[in-house]
Amino acid sequence: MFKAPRGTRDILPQERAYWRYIQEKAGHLCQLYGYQPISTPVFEDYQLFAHAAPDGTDIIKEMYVFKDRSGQELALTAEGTAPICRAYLEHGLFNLPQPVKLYYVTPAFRYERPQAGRYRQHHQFGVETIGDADPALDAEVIELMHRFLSSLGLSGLSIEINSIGCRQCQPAYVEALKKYYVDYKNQLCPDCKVRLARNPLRLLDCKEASCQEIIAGAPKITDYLCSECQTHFQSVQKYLAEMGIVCQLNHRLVRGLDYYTRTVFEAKPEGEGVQIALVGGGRYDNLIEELGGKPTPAVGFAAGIERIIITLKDQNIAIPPLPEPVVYVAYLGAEAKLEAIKLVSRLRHEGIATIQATGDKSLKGQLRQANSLGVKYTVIIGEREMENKTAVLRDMASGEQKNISLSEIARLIKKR
RNA sequence: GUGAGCGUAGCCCAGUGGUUAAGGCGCCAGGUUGUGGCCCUGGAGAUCGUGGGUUCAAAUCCCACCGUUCACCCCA
Repeated sequence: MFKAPRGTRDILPQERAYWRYIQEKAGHLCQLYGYQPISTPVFEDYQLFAHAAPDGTDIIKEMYVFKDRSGQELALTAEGTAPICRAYLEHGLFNLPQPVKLYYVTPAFRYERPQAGRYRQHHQFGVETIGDADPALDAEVIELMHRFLSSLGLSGLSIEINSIGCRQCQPAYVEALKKYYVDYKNQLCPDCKVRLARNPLRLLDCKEASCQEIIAGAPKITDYLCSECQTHFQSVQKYLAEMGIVCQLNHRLVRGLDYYTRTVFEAKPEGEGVQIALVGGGRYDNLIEELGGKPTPAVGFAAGIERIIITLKDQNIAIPPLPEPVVYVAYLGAEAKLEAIKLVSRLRHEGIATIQATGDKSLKGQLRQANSLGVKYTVIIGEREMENKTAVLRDMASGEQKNISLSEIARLIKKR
């Protein structure tokens, strides 16, 4: 038997109700904030993602890379931002009034080892606002994220924020960090030894107990920001305070994608357990230039839909159920079946969600099915009704039923 | 890539060496000659993840593989 590939999952109707809920909230809010929908292909030129996340980054190692029949090297979408930037450049969206505000829902693929909230195919809802460096946009995006999560009914979320500087000031900090760490080189966990050499910022992120004390004494990036970055970050925080958004400053928040500059942020659910980020984002003022465009500032976030669903379930948040059919049409005998088929067709034409009985179940069996489908009405057509062109209309909640002419049924149901 | 736990029907699961592998949910049918939900009865549905080994005898013990879950790593 075939199975869905490792790390992928089928989304069955019951689960799909969560998706509908989330997508409706997301779409509504984006409209409210002036963000427009965009979709990009599931696969892109491999180099697009390679640009977005240079060498050592795990995201590169985890990409699904393949060659098509012409030999072109492609990759399944690994994250949402780079394709949006590509589309921004390709379609000359820089000619529109700036900033351009976009949102998307996309699958993302990473060859990882699956575990709770981590899949090889997951889905992201993301927003990007491109073409303006105003810190008000950082704040707007964070507020949008906050409103999105709380509109879903989630509670107890914490938003963490930090600034990781820009090309001017970050290198000085990295040097200071390295210098500080040299003294502790022998006490570091194996992972951190690698980090020190390859990606020092990530040292701050280590969860190893033995490294915690070292991290606590490490220099803070916010002390090394250039005056522009300093001002920018202060403005972001000021604007957020004005909006009433509570954020925690986390000096250790650095984030994985290399394209981030200045503001970075994450939203996490409460609880001691695993602190998986539901949403992560930040400013990326260099990415578009690195992809071949003019220097173009931008800021955005990506929310993990599967992780949000997990949290909705954890918090026992009731979501609207999928809509149920309204009418079930049962029949007795071959002649009645013909009449039933005609009626079902007519009801559907009238916009009434209808299920047609099939096979040769007993009336009892048909009503059982009608019941489990949750319909409001069952129409029964039998030999007796055939004689005078009527049908029985049964109200499933009350059990009341009456004989009505076949031609009247649609009108009667619509009336109620 | 590293470590740990778990694999018995569609789902939840009992069963730790010995007769036809138990139960619940769900499904199907019957309990009215044309009537659902509750109840009752019956039925279908399992090569006990796969392969190998130990044993007179394996779902049960051992090994390998596969799958899955969780953690690390990384990230949404």
